[in-house]
Amino acid sequence: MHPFGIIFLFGGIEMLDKKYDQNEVEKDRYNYWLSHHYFECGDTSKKPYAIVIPPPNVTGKLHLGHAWDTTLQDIIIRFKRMQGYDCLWLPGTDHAAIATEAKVVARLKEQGINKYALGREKFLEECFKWTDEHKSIIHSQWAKLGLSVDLTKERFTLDEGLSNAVKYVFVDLYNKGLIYRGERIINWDPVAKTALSNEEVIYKNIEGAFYHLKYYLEDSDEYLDVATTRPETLFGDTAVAVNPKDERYNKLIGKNVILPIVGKKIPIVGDEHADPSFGTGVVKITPAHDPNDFEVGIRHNLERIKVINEDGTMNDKALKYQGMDRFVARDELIKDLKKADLLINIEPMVHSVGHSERTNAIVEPYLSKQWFVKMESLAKKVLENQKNKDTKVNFVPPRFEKIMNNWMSDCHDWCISRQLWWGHRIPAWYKGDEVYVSLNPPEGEGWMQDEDVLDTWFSSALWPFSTMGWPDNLELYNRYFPTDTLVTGYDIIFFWVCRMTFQSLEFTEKRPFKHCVIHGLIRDKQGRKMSKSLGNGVDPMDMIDTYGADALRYYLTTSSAPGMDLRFDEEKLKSTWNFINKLWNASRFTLMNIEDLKDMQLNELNKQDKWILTKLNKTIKDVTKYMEKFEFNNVNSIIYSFIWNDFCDNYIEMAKFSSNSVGTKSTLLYTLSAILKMLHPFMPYVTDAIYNELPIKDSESIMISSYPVVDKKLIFADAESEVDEIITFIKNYRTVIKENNILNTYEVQVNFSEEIIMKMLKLQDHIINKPKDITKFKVSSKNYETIIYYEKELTKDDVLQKEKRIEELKASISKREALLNNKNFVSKAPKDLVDKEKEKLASEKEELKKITE
RNA sequence: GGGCGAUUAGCUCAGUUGGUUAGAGCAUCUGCCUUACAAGCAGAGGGUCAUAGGUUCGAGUCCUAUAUCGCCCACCA
Repeated sequence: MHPFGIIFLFGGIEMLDKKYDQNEVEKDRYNYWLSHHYFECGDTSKKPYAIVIPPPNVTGKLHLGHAWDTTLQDIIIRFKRMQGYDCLWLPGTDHAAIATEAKVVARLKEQGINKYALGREKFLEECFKWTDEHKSIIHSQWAKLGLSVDLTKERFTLDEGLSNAVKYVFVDLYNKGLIYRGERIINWDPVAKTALSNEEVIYKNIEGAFYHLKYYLEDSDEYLDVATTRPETLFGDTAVAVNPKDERYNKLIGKNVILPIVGKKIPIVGDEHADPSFGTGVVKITPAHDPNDFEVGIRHNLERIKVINEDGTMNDKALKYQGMDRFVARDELIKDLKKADLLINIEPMVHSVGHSERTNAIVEPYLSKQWFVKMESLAKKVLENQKNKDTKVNFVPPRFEKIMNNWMSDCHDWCISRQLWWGHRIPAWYKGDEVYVSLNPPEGEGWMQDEDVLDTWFSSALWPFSTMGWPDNLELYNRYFPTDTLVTGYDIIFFWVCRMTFQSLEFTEKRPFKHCVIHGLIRDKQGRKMSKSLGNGVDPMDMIDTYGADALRYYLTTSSAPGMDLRFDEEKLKSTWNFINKLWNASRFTLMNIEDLKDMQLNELNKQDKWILTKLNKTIKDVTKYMEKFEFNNVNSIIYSFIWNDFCDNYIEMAKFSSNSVGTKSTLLYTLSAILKMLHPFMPYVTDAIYNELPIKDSESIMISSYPVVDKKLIFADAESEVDEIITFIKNYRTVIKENNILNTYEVQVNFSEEIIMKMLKLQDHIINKPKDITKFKVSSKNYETIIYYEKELTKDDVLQKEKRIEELKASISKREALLNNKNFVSKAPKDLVDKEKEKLASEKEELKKITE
């Protein structure tokens, strides 16, 4: 029975189309796999292997970076599945708190609806609606890419089970004293009206200014030149600081200055924070609006005065500027300072200013009450664990471990509360000054739950184990955790990889994954990041429509060394398509010649058959090695040259002369079958389509076939070197014919009777027995020699070329002789290398002798 | 300021523990429709491996500086 219901699509054996058509090949195949449950895990007779997908945000469509990232995982999981593992590739999506909320707010706004007017319940309904829409887009994109995710295990970060895990972790960390609530300066996004973690702030250099203001000394005509980039915060100034070692100012410590415009007295304090070499050496202190000033404020017990509202407007402390946006207020204030002769000058400067990753608003350092995770002990566990080679997370390539370790050894407490509705609501209740933190609401009247939700990374940090039912239902967890491999880009190592690692160590006492495979970012052809504003983005789905998912997958995953960025180049994608077309046609040739093959017989082999089988086994060995090391670019270079050069250019050409032999037929099939299997993880569709046409195969689908293994019985060293030598001769021969413009009328005299050479070069038509007295060209290799006779005047070029070759040989010989006369080389270099050198020297001398005759 | 990466053919990139003629794809040049494939075949040209030192019998590869480009972290009153 044909395992695939669409035999007519591909036709019978001879009807494999002349040209590879990715649309025909890919159509319906994914649904076939799905309906046969090939993607599902659960065979407990096998060893488990698990990968959890980095859950994409439910905010939009997948981009090329996702295609790259998920294809890498699919390659690993398909490879492991074929190697006989019980593979779980767990898919899912992330609610992406702030990002999704921003999108939904924007969509509602288009409809003239305000989030607050709508209310929490209704708003969350809108968010879930949005989520469902985007989940289905993501599903169809996964399908188009051919990803073998186990959809029966799909999770979403807001699922009940995952939400329970989040609550459990929060409560537990709180009880351990590792989560606390405190008033701190946090990064405030005045557009989204929420706190951000440090990682969600993007610093950009913008044109700003250093405003030099006059802070008059109390009861004096003298003033301090205080330089600030944020004059509008002066309403919150509660001191100015100078460095105690700064001799210009240290005698002023303890005195007061008059705050401009406000007229209030504030002290001059001595603090290390003031850098005498920066600006004027005098710095105004605004504890409620600057993290450093906050620290200074603690040291000097200063009052914290907030002057800005949550939406970025000035509050009542800002006198007549109340209600103005902070930047409008800045301009107005500067005008007034100028009028009052309190402005010394404005010094333009470029400085970096934090922007919200999501809303792009300029972040306001803001004093507020938030929840934090205390990082020190958690981070320490990670650093300790990385020292243990049996339990550490192994990064690929290894240098990325440093990124995690650096972040872990210098990280600040993590602000986890977000003033949003979309997310996991913080399990804390308040009544007056009482705080109650628990999985369930407290008994009794008058308790109010915290309005805020948790940072989205708080839930994704638990992803590798919360998705497996932890902490309530441990069936999957016990079998598949810790996971084997995580694949992600280097840009989210500290957003996510670090956090998964410390949460996992803290709660499961295990690493979340054994290997962490890191890839780079996709850039455009000029090396720029792909972005909406540049309009240089490429939709992976368009590329699939044009070149097929197989070509896109293969191109993305084999075109760069691990961890390196990738410049997207459609030309290369095109040449990947050509490669698949080549595979397609080699398969076509094979199928045309093995139609009548009843069983595989690998015992009547000629030397060409033995040669390709030997090369194949070497290829299998190397490909497997690099697959295990996640070095897919190396897999490509091996398999590409094996297919194109060894199999197509050499073996198939030679096999045309023995295509009636069962040995050759069997070799063709055996080799093609192994090729398809090795390529299957990369190009699942086309390999499955061709595999289905094979007359003899070992399973109903290539997806569940077994990965090729080296077969020592099929390694023939003698045949390999013999045919290598034949190929070298053939190549030399063709080069001589080409370079000397020898037309078809030539005649040859040979010293051998190697049949395959005769056939490949069609020598029969040219053979003569007696030497002729016309121009001669000699072609030789180690075992074979031919003299070509051709009626032709030697041109100047021919003579020059010969002379050039003689010069080359002479130079090479003297270099090699010097090397071999070097006693150090002969005694210290490995013996086979020395022997090789001697051999080369001998053959060069031989060639020189022949050529000069 | 701290860290990481890159610099190799016209372009985009590989290059395993150092091994002596540095590879691939694309592009270029020459000749071929040789029935698996012209989206192909057969050939060819093209590189002082960023620079300067060093280690070594031997360096694209290891060490030390320098330059240029890019990224990350911290700071930026």
